[in-house]
Amino acid sequence: MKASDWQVLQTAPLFRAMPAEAVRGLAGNKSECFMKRGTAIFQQGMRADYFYVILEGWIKLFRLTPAGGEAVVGVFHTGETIGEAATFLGDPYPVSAEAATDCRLLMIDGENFKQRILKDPDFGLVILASVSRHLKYLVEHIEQMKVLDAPRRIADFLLRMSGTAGGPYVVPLPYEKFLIARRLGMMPESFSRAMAKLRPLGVTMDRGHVTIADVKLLQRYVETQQDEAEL
Amino acid sequence: MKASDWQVLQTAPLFRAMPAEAVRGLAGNKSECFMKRGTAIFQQGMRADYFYVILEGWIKLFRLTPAGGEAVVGVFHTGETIGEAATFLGDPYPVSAEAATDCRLLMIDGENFKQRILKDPDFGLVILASVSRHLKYLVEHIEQMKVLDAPRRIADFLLRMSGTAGGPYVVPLPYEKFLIARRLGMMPESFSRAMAKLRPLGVTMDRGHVTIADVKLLQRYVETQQDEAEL
DNA sequence: CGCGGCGTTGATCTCTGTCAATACTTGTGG
DNA sequence: CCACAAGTATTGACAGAGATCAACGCCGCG
Repeated sequence: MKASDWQVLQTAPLFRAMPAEAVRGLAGNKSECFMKRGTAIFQQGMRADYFYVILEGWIKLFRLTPAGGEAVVGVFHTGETIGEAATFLGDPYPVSAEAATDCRLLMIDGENFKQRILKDPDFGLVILASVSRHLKYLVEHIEQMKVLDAPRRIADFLLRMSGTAGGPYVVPLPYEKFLIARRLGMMPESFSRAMAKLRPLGVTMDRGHVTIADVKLLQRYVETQQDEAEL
Repeated sequence: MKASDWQVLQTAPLFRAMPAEAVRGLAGNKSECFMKRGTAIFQQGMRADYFYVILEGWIKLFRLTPAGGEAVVGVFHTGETIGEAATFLGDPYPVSAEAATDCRLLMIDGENFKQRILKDPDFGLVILASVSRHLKYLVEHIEQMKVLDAPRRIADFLLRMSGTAGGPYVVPLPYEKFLIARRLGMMPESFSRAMAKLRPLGVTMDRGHVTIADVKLLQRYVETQQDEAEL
């Protein structure tokens, strides 16, 4: 595990609220794994023995439709966790997961994790707090999304991935634009159009990544056209 | 506490995934309280010693803006919990809460609650599972919302509040339409128009409540106009 | 009686989803 | 190596939903 991975864990939505020692504590029953693009991680209906933290790359969650197609349910990336709800609940995975890009995952044994909580209730409390905050964060984030139009939503999304750097930046993305569009809650056509509007702002794109010429410029763009409520 | 209150707790988003005994276990350090419309429940910045389960009525969460106005952040009702994230985290409340209608709350002592988890880690695990499920539920629900248009969103919302009864039903609402609109993620004007469209379906409204003439009819309405995905 | 909030209704505009046509990419087979 | 086919991305035209702006009615209050 790379040093920067601790950084990822520390800022992951699920663990953000945890003190650093507690995050280190996760190390007990984990194992890192690498997956090539297209690899199945788990399948709908399987017993949820593990959950995963994405250290790097993109994962897509999907359900197989009766007709044999696949309906993408969610698209996740670095720092996010998948399968933890099923693991905690003891339910089978309700969806299937597959690597949308080459990726690196932290695989966490659910049973060990539970044991850890039972033996060390303080740890459980910390996790609970963290999940609670994650929930709050999610709700806020989702409400926010409704306020921003498509290009700003993309810009905001890219900025979140770029951290808070100042200059130029390169953001890795899944190859299929369809997946990014899905993640951002819009149709691929809208995504395409919105990207076109961002091009004059120094945002360019090819297969697997987007490059932002000037992060600050984009930030200013996202902030414009806010309505000043209150008075 | 009324018998039906146990029912409320049992079906509350936060506790839905808990076995009945565990829910009963909550009773230890709770106290019921009544609040008149307009009463402040807690204020932004206060130490979060308690969190609350709404047994009946409506609560609005808001932030005071620099200019002195109030920005409504959320609107919650029966079965929902407020303040639990702050309580678990040991942070101060990030928003203020006020009764939007007369209401009845279950006030839960955060410190006791934590102690309970520390003494009985299984309980903690159950709560954790429950929160996780709530989170998953939220995400699904939110995605669903995007699919429904305004009148159907309202209808769906009313139906959820009415339980699964069959005949006519009366749903209590906050007086200010603004708050309901906010809860449903639309502008008051849109809410008004959408309600107009529901009137022919037997939905009428005056100050504090909506009455549904025929629940089943409304259900059918919500289900119409779904696109058949997959193929 | 007149003022101010709030809710409704109407007109218009913007955004995004949908449908359709066109380009691009990738992989296959000649 | 090229031609062609299939899947994917882009671009255009159009329509529908909801936001916004504005006007009006309703009601309570000074």
